[in-house]
Amino acid sequence: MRFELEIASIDLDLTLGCGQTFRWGRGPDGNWSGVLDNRVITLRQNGSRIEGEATPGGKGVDEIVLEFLRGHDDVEKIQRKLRRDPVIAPGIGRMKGLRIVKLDEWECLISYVLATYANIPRIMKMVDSLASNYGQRIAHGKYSFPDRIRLSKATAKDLAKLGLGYRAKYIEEVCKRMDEFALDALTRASYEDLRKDLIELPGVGDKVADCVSLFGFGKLESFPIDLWIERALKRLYDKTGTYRRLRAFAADRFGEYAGYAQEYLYHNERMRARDLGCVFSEE
DNA sequence: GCCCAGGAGTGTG
DNA sequence: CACACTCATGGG
Repeated sequence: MRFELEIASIDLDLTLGCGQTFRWGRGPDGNWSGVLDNRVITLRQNGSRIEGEATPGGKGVDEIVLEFLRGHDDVEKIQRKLRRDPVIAPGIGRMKGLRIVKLDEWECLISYVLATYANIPRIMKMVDSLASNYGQRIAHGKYSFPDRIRLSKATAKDLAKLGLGYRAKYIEEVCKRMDEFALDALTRASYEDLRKDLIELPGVGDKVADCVSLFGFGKLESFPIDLWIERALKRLYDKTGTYRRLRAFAADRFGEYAGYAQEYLYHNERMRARDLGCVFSEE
């Protein structure tokens, strides 16, 4: 079925292609496709309109897509607040189309455990491998991401064969420790409590906990610090040190929308490295 | 072949 | 608490 919706100031290519999500790909026709709620969704942009198709099922595709793309975020307001930071203020307007994405909690947790010390193409391959081996087939070559029950059927040895490396045993263990109530309880926790609980899981440290908080549970104050962010903080703010220290710096500097600031900095730093343009620069 | 990757776990000072 | 080392492997 077809659908369309209106989202102010969104850049679909930027939002889906900047490495927040690992299950969305852009076809040769320029359309993006991925899976939400056990349905294959195809998206394309037409100005401020997002239009697309979805395989049948469930209810309200447009609501599902709107939530996924965080269409309710008031980017104007967010940027107005972040503009108080003089370093990102000059270029922040050009980041307006980059929205944080709202991923499924479980899929996000597993994906970011896999993401440790791997590059994005490889992460996409690993996540896709879990889906095609343990998920439900929806359409030609399209699978849902396996829920906890399905993924629990995989042993660490099975998973290692899929090329997950040392991450295989983490996935097995996370499946074992999470029950249906645990995940549900987390959705009602504050960011600090959520983070503390996530970090108890094997394979989940500071950075993964913050990514899952931000992209999976929608905690916009979360500021994940990976190698790119570390470089950006060093280059733009001359700030270095432990995760703790950098995290405190970001919380103080960016406050309740630190997650958006993080994504801006992340994308900017990567584009800079590829010499594809950079809107935040020293001085 | 080489270097690097949206790090985490463990042990040590 | 802060650092050093190890982990398993593929992508560019």
